Amino acid sequence: MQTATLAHVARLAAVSENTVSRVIRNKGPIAEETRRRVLAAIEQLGYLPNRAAGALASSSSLIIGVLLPSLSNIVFPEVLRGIHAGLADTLYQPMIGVTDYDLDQEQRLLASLLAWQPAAIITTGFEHTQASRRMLANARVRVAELMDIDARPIDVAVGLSHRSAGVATARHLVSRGYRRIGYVGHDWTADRRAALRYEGLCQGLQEAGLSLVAEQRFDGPSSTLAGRDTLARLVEGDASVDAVAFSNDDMAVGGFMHCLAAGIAVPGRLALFGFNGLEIGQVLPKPLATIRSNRFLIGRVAVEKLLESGERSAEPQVIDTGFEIVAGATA
Amino acid sequence: MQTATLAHVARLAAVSENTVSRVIRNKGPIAEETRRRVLAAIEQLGYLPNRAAGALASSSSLIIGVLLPSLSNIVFPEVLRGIHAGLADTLYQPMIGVTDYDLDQEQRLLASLLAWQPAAIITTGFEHTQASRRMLANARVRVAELMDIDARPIDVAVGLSHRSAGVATARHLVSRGYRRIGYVGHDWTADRRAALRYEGLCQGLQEAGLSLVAEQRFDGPSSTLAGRDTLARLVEGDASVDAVAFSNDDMAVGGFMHCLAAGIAVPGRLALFGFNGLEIGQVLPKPLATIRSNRFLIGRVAVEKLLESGERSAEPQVIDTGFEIVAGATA
DNA sequence: GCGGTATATGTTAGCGCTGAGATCGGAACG
DNA sequence: CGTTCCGATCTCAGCGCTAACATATACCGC
Repeated sequence: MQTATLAHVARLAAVSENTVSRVIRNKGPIAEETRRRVLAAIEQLGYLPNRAAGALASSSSLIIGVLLPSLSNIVFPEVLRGIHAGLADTLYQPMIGVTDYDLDQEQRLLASLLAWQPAAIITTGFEHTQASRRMLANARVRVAELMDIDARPIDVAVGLSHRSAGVATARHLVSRGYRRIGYVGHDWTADRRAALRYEGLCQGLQEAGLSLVAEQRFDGPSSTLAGRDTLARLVEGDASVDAVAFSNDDMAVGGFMHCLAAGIAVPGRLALFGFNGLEIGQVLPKPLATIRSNRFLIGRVAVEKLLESGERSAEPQVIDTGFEIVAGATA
Repeated sequence: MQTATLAHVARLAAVSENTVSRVIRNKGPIAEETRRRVLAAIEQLGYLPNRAAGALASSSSLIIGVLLPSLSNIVFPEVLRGIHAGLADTLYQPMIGVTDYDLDQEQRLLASLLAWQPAAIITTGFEHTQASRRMLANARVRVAELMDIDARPIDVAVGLSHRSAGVATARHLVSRGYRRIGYVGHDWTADRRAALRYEGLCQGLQEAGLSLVAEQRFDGPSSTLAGRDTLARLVEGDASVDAVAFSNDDMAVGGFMHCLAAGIAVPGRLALFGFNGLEIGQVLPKPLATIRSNRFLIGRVAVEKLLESGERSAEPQVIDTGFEIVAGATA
């Protein structure tokens, strides 16, 4: 019953409230016999601890604040899935906010998450407003910054080097004999990681004495539709390209669809390369060549790391969850 | 600073704590001049209300508990997106739990959400344990049951009739001249809505004096991969089928991929029909024939309805967000 | 048998906020 | 001019829990 409180349980078990509290939180020494009595009383009353009271009294809650840029991009639900997996079997609950890639929105959401005195905050990337940084510094919560490891984190970073992934893409395509490489991307003013991969790609090509021979960008978020249309624009403009690196798998799958519809042989006439390693890419008639980022793992590892200790360590930590080239059959 | 409290603000603004509280919550009459002074003090101190204290004192919080069966199926992140959209510009925060289609897990998560005294609970479907129902009845929260409207809800149901969607599928295929219709599905012991669509499909065929001529089910959750392989099994067993209704778009897109790879003409030799209206289906070389369910809308409407009033109405309410046939080019 | 050390429990004072009711000036009214 | 009423504010007692400290009992070695 909603209305049973610690006091009720204490009375029924004939102990003090504090003892009940200690049984519940497994804190301090409790006689086996007492514990049994208390647990029985809890059971009998259907007692549910009031977390708000607990949070107030201890000035810390079992909430993990999660700030995601978007839920439309399948990547973030997968990270969230990892977070949930890491939180399973704990008493922590995630409270999530969606920033729409807007740093001011992130700041507002951060403020309202911190109002719950969460145990930790999980956010994305390294870009935050000055005020956000200050809030995170003042609040004594653990902070994880996910996806990216190409900068110095506040507390913990978990992710992969997108720059390296870009370099790896270039090297892979070059090693496969492609020389006239193009790029099809989306608007990355909000998506810094896509920009990092692009930089890595260019760098990798440069190492081989090459550079992009064509590029085409869609002015909006990534999607299969955008990928299809943007590749169409690219090949229309420059037919001499022999391979295309896409900003991610969504775009690449769209590109593949264009090739199918337009009768462009893949990879004979045009090779395609994505990023993320989404399931959909692997179900195409020819599995997409891509790089697998481990989104689920990123979420889970972040949670595990954060729960490991309530205190930040002296030095920021970086955890590289790595990536793997998926050779596929499109490049 | 983290540490500013109502008392600090009150002192600075030279009013009582309660007045500050009323300014913040926009409750009760406040002189313009006082309000200005209080807001200035809040600003100056960077005051953030402690939600835990507020929740404790008012025994109700600005939390909306959200229970989703899964995050792997893109449908639920989209509902969540709708929920977020509905919550934007309010002070409410969603706290989410993932049940993995397990009613006992749902019950556990429900208990831990209710421990926060949420303003409302959003959950999926009509199946809950006895204990879950009791908790929801005792807690005086609003409750929304999403996705489905084919049963009587506890408080509010928002979704579409999956049975009708199944019937509509049958009628559409029949009206297109298909007579030898097969079914490719996934394991629906957990996914009652897929089962309802199936029932509707059979019912619709029966109305036309037909019945399924073949069916094949994958023993696991839906996925493109499962759809591809399961369609392969179906056509292998019975080559006379002229149209296949899939349990959803993921499965149908997989089926399309099989047809591409195996050189089966779509829809000439085999028509395909999905359910959900996912973007990926519309980017195929031939847009998938399917039914658009309005997931985003379901989430948003549910939130709007719940926030409309803090009290349940006497009679349970059902909100039909409808569905539309997407003719596509595969059937 | 005494201090010392554990183990097990009780007592007390809040945590920061809100709700109910009390208070208090001034406008409206007969 | 006294009464009523209303807008604007204050006072005060908790909400249900936890932290810190106090207490009590048992056991130990010397």
